Amino acid sequence: MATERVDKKERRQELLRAARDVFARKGYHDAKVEDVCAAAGVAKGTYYLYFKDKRAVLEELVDGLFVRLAAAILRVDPGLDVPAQVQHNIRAIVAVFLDDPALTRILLSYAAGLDPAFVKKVADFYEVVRRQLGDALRDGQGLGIVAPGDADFYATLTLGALKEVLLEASSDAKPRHREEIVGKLFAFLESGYLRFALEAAPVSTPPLATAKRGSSTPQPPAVAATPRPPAVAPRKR
Amino acid sequence: MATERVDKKERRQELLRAARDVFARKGYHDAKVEDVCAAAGVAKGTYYLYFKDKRAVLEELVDGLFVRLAAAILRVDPGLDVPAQVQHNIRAIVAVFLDDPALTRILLSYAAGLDPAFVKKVADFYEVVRRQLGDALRDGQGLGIVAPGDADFYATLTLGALKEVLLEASSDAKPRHREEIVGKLFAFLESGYLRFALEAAPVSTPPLATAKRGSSTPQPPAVAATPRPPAVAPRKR
DNA sequence: ACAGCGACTGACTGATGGGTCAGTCAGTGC
DNA sequence: GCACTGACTGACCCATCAGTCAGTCGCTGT
Repeated sequence: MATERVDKKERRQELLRAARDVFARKGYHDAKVEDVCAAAGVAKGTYYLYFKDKRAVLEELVDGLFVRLAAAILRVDPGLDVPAQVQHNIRAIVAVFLDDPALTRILLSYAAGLDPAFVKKVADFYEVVRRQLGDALRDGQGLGIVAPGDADFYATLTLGALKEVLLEASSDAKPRHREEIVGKLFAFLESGYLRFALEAAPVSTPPLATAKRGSSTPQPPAVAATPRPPAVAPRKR
Repeated sequence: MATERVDKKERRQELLRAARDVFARKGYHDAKVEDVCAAAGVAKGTYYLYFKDKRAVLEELVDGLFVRLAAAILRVDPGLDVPAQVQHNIRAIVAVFLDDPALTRILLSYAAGLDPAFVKKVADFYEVVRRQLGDALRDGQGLGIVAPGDADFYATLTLGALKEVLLEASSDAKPRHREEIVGKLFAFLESGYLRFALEAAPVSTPPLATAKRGSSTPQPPAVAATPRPPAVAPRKR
């Protein structure tokens, strides 16, 4: 095959790009190194001149995204316009992901299925984000900007919602505009969407016992009816 | 090896349980059929007396969960106490997942990395759920129970938040009680958590406009801060 | 006692795909 | 035109497993 000689840097970029696209399309596991090479128009041996092994490309791709993310998020200064800063951060995160939909899909849907070390790396990253968000929310509670309640729980919910939206938005079929995402997500965090106007906490005995235990192993007794935790003060107007 | 002879049904269950645990621990791809057999105390050949191939167990596990889920969710009757029904559904879903934390982790974190057919099956399931939830939310909007706005977007957000919470709750380290999850999730859907006190937003100017437009394209006016609709849903004992 | 059944076994095989390396060849300097 | 470099190639090697099957063994009914 008559592959053009190109700059080393360029070849490396080409392989990275090819790997990203192939991984996004077939998933990391199903993507063969040969597929990546084919996409880059290069023989297999060449791949190993640039990357130590199969995992190395993925690692480099993901690390790059992490770095961009970390750079994009700004620490909120309580002295300034907080809502604007929050929105800025949401916007920055959305932008980083949607600037590279293929990579987004790799990270958000195909990340698993690799060796434990890599899975752990990704999990750790999310954990850090979750914790930081939790801290930020606690700060916000101090400032009266965030509703009282379990800040870590809020962080988890937010992270999950964000992941899902970004994953959906990164799929070719959904051309949701990023500014739309930012606005709607912000609105959601601000006021949810249920409008029940129900105040006091209800129901001490959930109608739950119905759930049949289809499962195999012995499981701890179903739902012990817990006393409702102090409802997250819904402070409606 | 002197494996006891047991009832066929029982052996099958044992293999299912073993597979579930091994998959949850190592991920589907890294789990070898031999690992499953070892966990079940059985030789590899035996596995193939009960399941056609490696995927078959996973499929059966996941199908089972889907069935349990479908059975648990009740169609909301607008004539009855809607909030209670919504809460019941949330509770039912949470219960199905948390009754089987290992399976939850398989579905929510290790599902990818398999062959396209299976990934598609899972994706389709979520898509159905998402769509149903979207429809339900649109119904709710008709009843004034759900805020106006993009119901599909709400559905995606909700699904993502739910997945994340369940995944976290299914990890051994976090003994979050399920009734706590139900309550807090419900509260979140009801009123979010940001409290920027930009209250009586004149419908025309969404609170978002304040933020500097750092991003790319202009956007149609996002979600208007809707005046809360007259509470249709009556009391709750 | 013994034949028959069928659950169970585990050594084996075949395919797959990550990783290697001896060899090719275009360019470059002299 | 010749020696040299180093980017590139792809046939090959080999570890890993999913899946098979000929054979074992214990139970059951007669």
